[in-house]
Amino acid sequence: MYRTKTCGELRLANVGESVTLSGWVQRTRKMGGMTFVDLRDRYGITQLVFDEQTDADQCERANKLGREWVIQIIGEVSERQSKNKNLPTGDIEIIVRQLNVLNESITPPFTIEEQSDGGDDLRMKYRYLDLRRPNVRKNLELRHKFAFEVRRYLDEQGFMEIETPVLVNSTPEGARDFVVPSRMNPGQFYALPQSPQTLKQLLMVAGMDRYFQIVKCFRDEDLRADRQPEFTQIDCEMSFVEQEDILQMFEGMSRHLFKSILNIDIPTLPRMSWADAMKYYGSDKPDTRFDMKFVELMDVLKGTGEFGVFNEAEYIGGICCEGQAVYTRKQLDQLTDFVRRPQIGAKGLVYARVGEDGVLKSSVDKFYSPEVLENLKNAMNAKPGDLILIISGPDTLKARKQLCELRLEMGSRMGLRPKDKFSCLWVIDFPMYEWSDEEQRLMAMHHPFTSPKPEDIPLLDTDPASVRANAYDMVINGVEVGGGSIRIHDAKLQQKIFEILGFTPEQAQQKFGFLMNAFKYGAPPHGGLAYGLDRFVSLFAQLDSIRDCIAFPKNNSGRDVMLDAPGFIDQSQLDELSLAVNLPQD
RNA sequence: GGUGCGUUAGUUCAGCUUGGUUAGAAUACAUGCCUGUCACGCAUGGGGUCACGGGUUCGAGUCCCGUACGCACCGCCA
Repeated sequence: MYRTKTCGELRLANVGESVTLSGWVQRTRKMGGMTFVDLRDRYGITQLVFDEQTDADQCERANKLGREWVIQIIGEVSERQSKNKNLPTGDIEIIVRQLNVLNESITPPFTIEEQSDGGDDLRMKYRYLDLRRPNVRKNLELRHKFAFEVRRYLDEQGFMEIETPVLVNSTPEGARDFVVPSRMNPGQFYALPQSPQTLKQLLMVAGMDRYFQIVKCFRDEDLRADRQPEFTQIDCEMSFVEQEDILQMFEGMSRHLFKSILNIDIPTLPRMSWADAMKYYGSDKPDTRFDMKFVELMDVLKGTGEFGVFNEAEYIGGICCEGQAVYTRKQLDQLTDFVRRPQIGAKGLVYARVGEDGVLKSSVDKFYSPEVLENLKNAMNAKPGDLILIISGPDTLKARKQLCELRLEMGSRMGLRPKDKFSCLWVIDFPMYEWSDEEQRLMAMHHPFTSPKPEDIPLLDTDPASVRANAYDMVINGVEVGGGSIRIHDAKLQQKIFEILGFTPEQAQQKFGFLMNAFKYGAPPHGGLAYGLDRFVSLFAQLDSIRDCIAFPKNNSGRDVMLDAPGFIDQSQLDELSLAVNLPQD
């Protein structure tokens, strides 16, 4: 038997027991006549002692142990003379009687401790060593618990987990597909699903009523800290439901997850229309951990003074940063540089400090009368000591995005975005469509299967861009953790939506005929949503990147540096697949 | 496709602003000492293609250009 106990479970109550432990050598401390060894496994660390109570040759071998050697020991649990309060097992130690080396280890390339000295790149190359570190392991444990509680809740609500195929068809719209060549069908390709969207709708047609799946999805797009080419969704669909039913069901799931995993009681989720989210936060995923809402200043500042920039603006908006009038000129210049970075792209930043005397001092004082400045102060509801920051521009959407970035930056600087505080909400009433400059056509904002609000259906013919959808996102701390919609279940309406998106009836039939045909056989009203499991878990674990809760993530370039994937394949494999590789010459 | 930052010992970094003797620190590693350590301590030692290529210069880790790789972001991600 390799072990009778783990390295994390022995306590004072076990003193006197004879135990067998196995694990990795975390560290050895040689004191001359005695040697301490920290033995580590998934469950914790237990201190081993080799001293005069141990045979001399065993002590000799203990002195030769290196980091990460795998050993087994037999010994007695003993109360420590000097206890370690930082360790759950710190009251006891094992007086070793026998040491067996199960496997030696070469010196690891970085230290395997709570705080590693290894950089990200190196840790990913040796991820199997990185995963031995307790804080990385804890993220995977949390992820397991999270998925487990999702299944527990949904099972209790009558949901069935059903697997859908991973080899499916390429679809127009949406992200680039990963494709897989078919050997038995030369020249043809499967695609990996971007989500099981249409399949789960077919399960509703099939009468499954309540479906879910914790499922890998694939999108061949550039990566980010919160985006991997393969990621995990909690994919859900329900029949005979309206939007309200879905919001209630999944607000309940979130409440269950917060309670069971973090022991946090979350309040009823506020609901914000997409239009309000854009107006007050400049984003469809507002971080509501702090207020600092946008105030529109067109009435106050456009045409009321000689400042040309404002007079030509389509949008002027400001935020009020409480108590930040102490910002120096240098700090304000820094902020100006921040918003002028190409990624944000503002032309400039106007600021105004409210003095302790209540008088506004701004960078545009000379253009405006004291009355206008007083109006500005009142509009912003600014108090003495506050700092007002104003962004303007010729494009409302862009200016709002810039102000959004500035708001988040100020929120971070003011310490208003702590990771252990959670603010959840629903964003609802998304538009059906958004205009694509690149493709010069309307694109589905959510996806083409989303139903329009019934009262907006007449607008489909007259003003499709103003049609609102039965679509909703769950947002936590400025992160879109999930989203969904009530789907179209009527073949004719689905056909019309495809037309508006620019599909000919033939194209629609070719790409989505299977769905529209299914709808002709009695499709129930249905809807659902999908959560990004990686993002949700990252929030719970307070991580900077979803990579930290994925066992073997891809790097920035979509590579697995441990496997060195992707890689080239043999000519014989290419031949078998009827493929020729055509690399660019340079 | 684009922007920014980075690449120096096994590892994490300093050195670059202002080019000039033998490129440093910490940690890890090795050896020795040490009987209550737990970030043990002390002593000694080994360890460098300064990412790669080109340029400027009497002279480049340091300045310039390019390439590769890494990270963050923009575009993209229904």
